[in-house]
Amino acid sequence: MKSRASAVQQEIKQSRPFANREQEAIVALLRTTDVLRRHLSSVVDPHGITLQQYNVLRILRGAGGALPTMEIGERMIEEAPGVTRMLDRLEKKNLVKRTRQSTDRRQVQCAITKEGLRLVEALDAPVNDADLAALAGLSPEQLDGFIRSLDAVRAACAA
Amino acid sequence: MKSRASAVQQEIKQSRPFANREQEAIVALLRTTDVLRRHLSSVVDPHGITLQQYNVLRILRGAGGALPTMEIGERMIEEAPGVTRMLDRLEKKNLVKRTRQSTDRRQVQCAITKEGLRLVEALDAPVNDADLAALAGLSPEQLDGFIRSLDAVRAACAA
DNA sequence: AGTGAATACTTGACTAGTCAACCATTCGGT
DNA sequence: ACCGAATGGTTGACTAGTCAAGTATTCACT
Repeated sequence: MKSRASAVQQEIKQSRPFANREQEAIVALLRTTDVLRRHLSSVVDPHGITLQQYNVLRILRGAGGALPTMEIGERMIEEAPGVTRMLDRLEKKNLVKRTRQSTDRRQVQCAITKEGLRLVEALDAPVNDADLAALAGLSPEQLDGFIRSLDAVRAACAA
Repeated sequence: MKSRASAVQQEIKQSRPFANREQEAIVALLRTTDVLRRHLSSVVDPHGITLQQYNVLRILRGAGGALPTMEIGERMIEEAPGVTRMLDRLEKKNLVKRTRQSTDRRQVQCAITKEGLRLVEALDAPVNDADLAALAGLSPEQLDGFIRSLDAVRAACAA
């Protein structure tokens, strides 16, 4: 066991082993998310939408109503400029509608359209299937531990 | 416990709870990597280099010698065009040197320069510190389980 | 009421990643 | 030796994310 190269190390074909277990975990985390993103994209892309666009639409649906641009940015952990341009693209596809609010004319209220809603709903099942498939290798206990670990990493990075 | 909203759910302020534990794990994974990437970028960026550029330099150092463009792409899990342009930028900064090989004139051999090597070495300690900090909240056993889980997810997505 | 700071975006310029199309070189089979 | 296919890369066009700078509106305070 000790002598066998780890899964990640084989994948990156690095000659020297990892200096420590933490470094290995970081590389594994970055690579895994890369692979997962591709996995999910392959489900969403055929519907004429990108994974990020799907993500925004799901946020808007989950919000239950309109959200200002910056609020969307906070939920996506993304700066405002990126959100503005995402919304530009979504509006061009008629999946989102933007209106300036009269109470505070600085804000732009963003809402998902019926067409957008229909699209997200059509993707619910296939995306959930893909989620399940990605985690099929983990037992319920492993899954719990996994989520806890991720929470801990997020907390540590934020600190 | 059952009644309290999960960490991720609070963060995204979604009104409805996750349909299942797997969905929660997927969102947690995507968000965690996002946060981690920012965390690491903040260490690397001040040295005038991006996280991806650092990644390429580390691959080249780890290889011990020159690598053809496509080989770099495989280790980064990235398509060739992106790699070509990355190398363009790195070459402009004199951190990488490219030469066409005489044995197979289609290939472009890429090697890290002395300047590049010096830069990566200067980043070794701070990056390792950041890695350790990000995972400081996990016990050694948790860390092992975490890596195993990531390996399993990667395997499932590849399948 | 009036000015200066804060808020909510928007725009420009750049890094990065993807797909499709393209060129050059090499390989395989006859 | 030669022609078609495969390999290795580059270029163009697009999505996406970041920072810096700009605009419009609102707030806070005298």
